Amino acid sequence: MPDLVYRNVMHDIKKRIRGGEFTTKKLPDERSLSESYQVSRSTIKRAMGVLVDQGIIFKKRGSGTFINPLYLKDQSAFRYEGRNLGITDSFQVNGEQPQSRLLDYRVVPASPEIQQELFLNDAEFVYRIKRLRLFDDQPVIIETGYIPIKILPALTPAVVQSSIFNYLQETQDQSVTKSFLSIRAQPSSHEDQKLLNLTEVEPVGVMEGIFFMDDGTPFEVSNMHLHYKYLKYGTFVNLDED
Amino acid sequence: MPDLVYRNVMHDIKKRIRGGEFTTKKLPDERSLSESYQVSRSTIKRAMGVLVDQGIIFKKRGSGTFINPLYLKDQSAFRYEGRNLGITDSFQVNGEQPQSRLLDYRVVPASPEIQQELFLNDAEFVYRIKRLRLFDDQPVIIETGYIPIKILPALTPAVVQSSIFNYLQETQDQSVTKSFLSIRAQPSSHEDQKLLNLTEVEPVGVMEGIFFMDDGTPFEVSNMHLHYKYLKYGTFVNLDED
DNA sequence: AAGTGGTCTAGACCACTAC
DNA sequence: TAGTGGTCTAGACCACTTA
Repeated sequence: MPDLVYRNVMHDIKKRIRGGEFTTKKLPDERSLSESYQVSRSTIKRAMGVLVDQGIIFKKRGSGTFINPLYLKDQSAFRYEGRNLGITDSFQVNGEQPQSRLLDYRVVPASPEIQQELFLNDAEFVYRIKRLRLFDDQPVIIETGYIPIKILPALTPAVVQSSIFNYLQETQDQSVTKSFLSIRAQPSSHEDQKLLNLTEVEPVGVMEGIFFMDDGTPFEVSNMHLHYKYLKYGTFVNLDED
Repeated sequence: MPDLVYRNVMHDIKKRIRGGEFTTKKLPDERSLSESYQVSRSTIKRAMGVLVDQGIIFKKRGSGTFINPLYLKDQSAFRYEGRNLGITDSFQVNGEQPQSRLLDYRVVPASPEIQQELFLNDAEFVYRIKRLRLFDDQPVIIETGYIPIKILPALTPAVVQSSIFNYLQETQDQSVTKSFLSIRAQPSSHEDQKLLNLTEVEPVGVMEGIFFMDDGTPFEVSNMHLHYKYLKYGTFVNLDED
């Protein structure tokens, strides 16, 4: 990442908060920070804005800026467990890379629904990639992904076994940072039970996602069935600005 | 809401996008918009930034700003179904107000966990409010909420039956726009099955939330068991700025 | 080379809170 | 009344894309 000023300020303030520097839970006012960091007040505001979005601080007009007490108590809650879930391919649990077993790999015509979601024409084809992901030798996710062949014409099963997102990054210098996600739950099917070692009263979490490249092109539609014990989506929700 | 310039611009651009005005999927450049709206370029950037956060447009440095094709195809995906779920109390489904059946209402000492989450001391008390929420006479959610008595010392069962958030708004001019949410799934318990009319293979969604007032004070901890057919959390995820 | 978005600045003025 | 965050401006300069 480039060396942006507001980013540096943001990280520094975060570090100072974690270091327990502001025992009153109150941050210095924006004009002082502007002075001490030798940057404009706008830049301070931008840095602070990121921390507000992350739920780490609260601003109160007229009184000042305050640290979310929970951030000091339990920083793990701020880790956005859901974030890693967003990018299925760069999944990590406790820093461990998942294994992947390829269940199916084929090229098929895009169904009307997939056409709409990936913005394809009638005659276009997609890879249909079905994988079982395992952590610690435990099967955790059944994932079915659809990717337009025109985006990755040279995709191979070998690449699919490792990381499609890395491959995209390397071959096209594009990353995937945006997605729509929806999450729900349902009883497990026979296939779910068999692949994920579930009993019939144990459910699966269903995550469906559309992933976009930096330029807005839809890159992949993905449907995931997760072992319910591994589904945990956590997020900070801010209803301002709506 | 006040009549902020960037907000007006944001809404106007959104309206123009929905109206199909930009058939090329490309928006005018920022300097032109600045000119035509007679506002500064910074204000345009701010308005556009909101739309980027909502997943409605994508910016591409050097080329321009483009509409997310999915926004035109399927605006419902952009509705953040999860948003309403965030504020359990102002829940709506198809614009319908939920009914609420009070299952339990008492004042108890805050457990260590609740103390931590609501930032309370050892000797403090909380309301423990257990409600069953129904839509269309269908039981949908079992909710157990914990609220510090010191925040709402005059709370009554009558208020609880209607809307606690409205009550907070009226009595203290505070709203609740921020929360931590976590979502998971699990098999239904006997109580779940009985109250939500589930069979034993049907699961519940579990949403846990900590809700904050505008000034950052934790207001409520809530644990919800949702009928799995009504759990659908959708959101736009942007992994920039991390 | 021209066009477009990104970053950053310096400062004016407003709105709210606390005293 | 003093202090604090919010909004908005006008403009400089940079980085990237496209031709």
